[in-house]
Amino acid sequence: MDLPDSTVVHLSISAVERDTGLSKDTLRVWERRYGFPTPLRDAFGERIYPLDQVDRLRAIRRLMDVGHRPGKIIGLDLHELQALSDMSASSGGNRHDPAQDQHPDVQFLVETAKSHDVEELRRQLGQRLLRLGLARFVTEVVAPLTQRIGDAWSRGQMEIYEEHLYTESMQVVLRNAISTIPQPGERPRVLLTTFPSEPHGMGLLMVEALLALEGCRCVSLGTQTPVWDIVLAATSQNIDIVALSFSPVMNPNQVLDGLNELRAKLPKSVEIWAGGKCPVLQRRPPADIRVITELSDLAQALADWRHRTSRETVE
Amino acid sequence: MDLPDSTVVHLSISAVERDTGLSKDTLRVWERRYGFPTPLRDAFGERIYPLDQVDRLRAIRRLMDVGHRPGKIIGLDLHELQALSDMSASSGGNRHDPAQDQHPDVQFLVETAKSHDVEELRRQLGQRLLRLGLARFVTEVVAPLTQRIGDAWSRGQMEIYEEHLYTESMQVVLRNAISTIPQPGERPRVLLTTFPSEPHGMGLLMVEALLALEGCRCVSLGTQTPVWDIVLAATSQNIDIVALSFSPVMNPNQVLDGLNELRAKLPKSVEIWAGGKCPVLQRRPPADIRVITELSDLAQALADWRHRTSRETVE
DNA sequence: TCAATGTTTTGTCTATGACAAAAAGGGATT
DNA sequence: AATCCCTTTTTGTCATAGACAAAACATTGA
Repeated sequence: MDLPDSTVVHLSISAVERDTGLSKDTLRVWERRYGFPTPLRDAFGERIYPLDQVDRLRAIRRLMDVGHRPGKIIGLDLHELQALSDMSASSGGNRHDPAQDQHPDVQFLVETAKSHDVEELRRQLGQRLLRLGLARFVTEVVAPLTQRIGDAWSRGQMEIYEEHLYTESMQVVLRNAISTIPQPGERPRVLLTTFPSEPHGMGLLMVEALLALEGCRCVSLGTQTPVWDIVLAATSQNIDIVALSFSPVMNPNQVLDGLNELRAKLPKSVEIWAGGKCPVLQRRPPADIRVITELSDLAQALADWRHRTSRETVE
Repeated sequence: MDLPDSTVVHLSISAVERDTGLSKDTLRVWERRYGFPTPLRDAFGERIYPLDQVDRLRAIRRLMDVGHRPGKIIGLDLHELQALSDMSASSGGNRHDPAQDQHPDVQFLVETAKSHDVEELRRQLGQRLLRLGLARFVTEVVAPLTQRIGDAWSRGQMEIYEEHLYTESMQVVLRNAISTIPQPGERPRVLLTTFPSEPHGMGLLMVEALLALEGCRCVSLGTQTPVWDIVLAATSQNIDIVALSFSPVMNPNQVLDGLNELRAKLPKSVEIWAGGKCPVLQRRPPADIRVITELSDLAQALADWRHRTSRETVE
């Protein structure tokens, strides 16, 4: 009754691009090559995609982010795609990640997040923050929990809005904690941000918390800063280290292009640290850039920087 | 030396799309139609855009956001574009806005923001928050200041990173303030978020602050929630009002399409409030949706809701 | 001054062809 | 087995050019 057919059960190609992250070019070329999707046409010959095809496209997209190739999975129906999701999550690409077992508590928090009781979630998080202290809270709760949530989402076990609710709650907790850290030291001055196509800011908050605790001066630009503005900010803020965060869903090309462009435009005295669970960073790390896969490596990277810097000052 | 010609002084069409926000289709059709831009071609026949053309494109894009049309301004060089920026900001489209004169203090804060001294800015903001209280701080400082900053940015008087620095600082101050509001009442339950193409979250924070002060229970999803997930969230969170924030740069189509789609999918008992300085909202406001242009209208809207609801309960 | 109507402007869509970069497959060598 | 190199397949993105609807503008009439 309140769902007029023409507007709701069909989406235009640009709506599908927005909802699935597959470019219009890709959508068209798949149709031509693989015979899927098979959108209908509206009165004026433009593609209109039925919702169930969009769901299938989304599932395919998720599997591609985990390493599957479109040609192999594009023929599968929604059920088969889902089955594949479950498989590759438990046994497939992911090798055993100890962080998740060490704290079965994480599982409990995931369920709290899915319970839609925002206040309870926030209470539980705050409690753990107090119990563990900020540093351990970040490495032992926030990081594994965020990864679990992202994982659950990518397997279609979690709605986007549930992920948003979690992110918002955690941000509140983390930002509050960060603002209680006493005014830290002077160096290094670290600029925190992400590239324009990366909207996830949780990684930045985690890193800011850890670095601030270690006495760094953090300047966060939030998410999605164009490369050229990162350069401008680094210069005007007298930055020592530019720290960038990447989530697994980022386009590998954009990661590498952006990092190379940034490296070329930034003075050599400014270091670039790239963190996050982004496959391409591990497989083809660019030269002259420090890749930090695990939060636990952050302290080491900082120690290295301090060592290097003190030596250079002496010389 | 560290700027190899091929990589840095020319950008690919996708890089230009990312940097200017103009779609590839648009870039190609402008070239065909207006004779600008005039990208060179690389060894393989693909467009490569010189940096100065990209700058011009960016300036054109900014002017378009303020209401100019591409055909009229695409022939102008960078100087003329800049001159036009200055004009249209001071006398052109904007009619006299009293809010900006009432508080010349806002001008001082803009300059503080441009000074790149983040700590000083945060100090100044915190001071005003204490002096005015949260409600007045939001309406008399945050709102006009944010508008001024956005305005300055659209005129090219402010770099993106400067805007990011400001936004981040203000967010810290606002979030801190919000978290000190004592646990508010039960109704209405308000869901706060933006559409997927709207990344600005400051409006949400302002509204959250004001509504929380008025005893509403606010649930924020952060920015960029797909329409369908807004519906899911509203249902699972037992929401009375969905409040959406729109900035002036949002595509009018997406605003109206999204609102209509949302209205159709949401139970009629759930109200939709659309706020923000988005031209299309004032010019063609959709039916069944409450448009709130000024923050000062928010209290009235809330009073109306409470009145309406209490009456319905009585009947 | 405002509403209705005609005319431009402008973004997005369509179609198909082409190629480079990434990934996979298949030996041969350590 | 694991590592390297080479060939083949896969896959995303770019190019061209034509078309039209929706938005914006201009003009008319009340």
